[in-house]
Amino acid sequence: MEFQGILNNISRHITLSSDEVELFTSMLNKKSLSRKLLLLRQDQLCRSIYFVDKGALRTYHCDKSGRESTVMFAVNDWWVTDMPCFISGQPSMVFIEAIEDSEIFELSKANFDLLFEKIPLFERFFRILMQNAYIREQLRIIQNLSLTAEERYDKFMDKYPQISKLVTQKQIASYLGITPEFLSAIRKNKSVAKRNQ
Amino acid sequence: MEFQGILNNISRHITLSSDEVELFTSMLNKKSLSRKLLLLRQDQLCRSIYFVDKGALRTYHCDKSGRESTVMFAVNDWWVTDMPCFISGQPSMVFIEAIEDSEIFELSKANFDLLFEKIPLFERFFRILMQNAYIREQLRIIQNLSLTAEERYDKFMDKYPQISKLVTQKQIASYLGITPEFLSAIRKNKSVAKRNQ
DNA sequence: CGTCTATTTGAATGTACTCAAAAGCGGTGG
DNA sequence: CCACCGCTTTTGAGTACATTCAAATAGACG
Repeated sequence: MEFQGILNNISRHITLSSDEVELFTSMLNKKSLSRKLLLLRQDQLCRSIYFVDKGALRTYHCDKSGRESTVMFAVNDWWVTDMPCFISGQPSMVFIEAIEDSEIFELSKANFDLLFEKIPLFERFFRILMQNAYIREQLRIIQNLSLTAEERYDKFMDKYPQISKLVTQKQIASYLGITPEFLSAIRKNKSVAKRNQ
Repeated sequence: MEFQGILNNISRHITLSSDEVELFTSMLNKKSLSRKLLLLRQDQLCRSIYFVDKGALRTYHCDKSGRESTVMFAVNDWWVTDMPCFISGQPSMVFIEAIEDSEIFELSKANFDLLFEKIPLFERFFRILMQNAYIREQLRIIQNLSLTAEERYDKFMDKYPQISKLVTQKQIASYLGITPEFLSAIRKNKSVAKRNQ
């Protein structure tokens, strides 16, 4: 059924009554995105949070000189938005782009707020979601501060094997904070080292 | 009154009845830390979350070669813990150290869990807390990926003027992910540039 | 098939690090 | 109150990691 993925995601942390399921799903707006479509542009307002049902999205920041930094990849069963902008209403610092044909559910900020009012149990769900997001980001910061580019690449490939098959090297490089050329050099090093072992 | 600071912090997001205040404060354990005392050691278990009432703490990771990376500074009115370890029970990746004589409130993991059971409203409070923490960390990641060391230093001084007066340059450098020597060079550059303008 | 983008390669460059030593600063004990 | 100790900060030389730029090659898509 249509909402199976998202309801399953939610049931990992909270249990809803059928009325609550009804109310929640009525707040969702299903969207189909084709590859390369931009769901959000930098400097625009981000008024929704999204659940990826199928496909994959990428969130990236573009600095003044045009250099991209990938903030996150979101594959199915992930929630994604530009949280700073979604919460505070300031202009977005990121683009959100479909990197595959995708099916997503959109929950508007108004419905997000209403959801907490109508079903306070969702506070728990999003508390856990935010908590996990915070934990992930903090580990990433520690790794960015204490590991070399090559070590970060290894960890990334270990942690997200499915994502690594989906995205280009250029995108991985921008997630790691290095240039595509340097990632290419790292990979070359590895294959030489492997051959000589 | 003893709990004024922490209750004030909580009332920014939720409103408690006097019974709830009573229950909540009964779960807290007040601690006084003298400067340089370690509240948590890396590789140990982190069984509590802390609220800084007075003073200042620093959270830092130590890699295999002994290099420190500061994860966060927590001054008064901040909550701090090693979230990955507090939530999942795995060994800690960080030290938490008092950088001044400090007064803190400790909330144990058991009471943290109990709190949600007894006063579900706290789900909302911590949802917002985690949300803000996530937002902060994500902005930090974007900045670490897209800005030079000097730009990161400027942003840090702008964003946390009170912290910058409290901590050593070495600690700031380890927060920015650079060596103390290089931070010193950046500062020298600045003072030269300023003199010539 | 042609076009566009991703990836690789290499040379030159720049940013940030290491190591060592000197200078500065704060706290503590005599 | 001053002298000393330990730690932080500065300085400088040499080095390493990562970038830039340009060009060639490879792959993907229409």
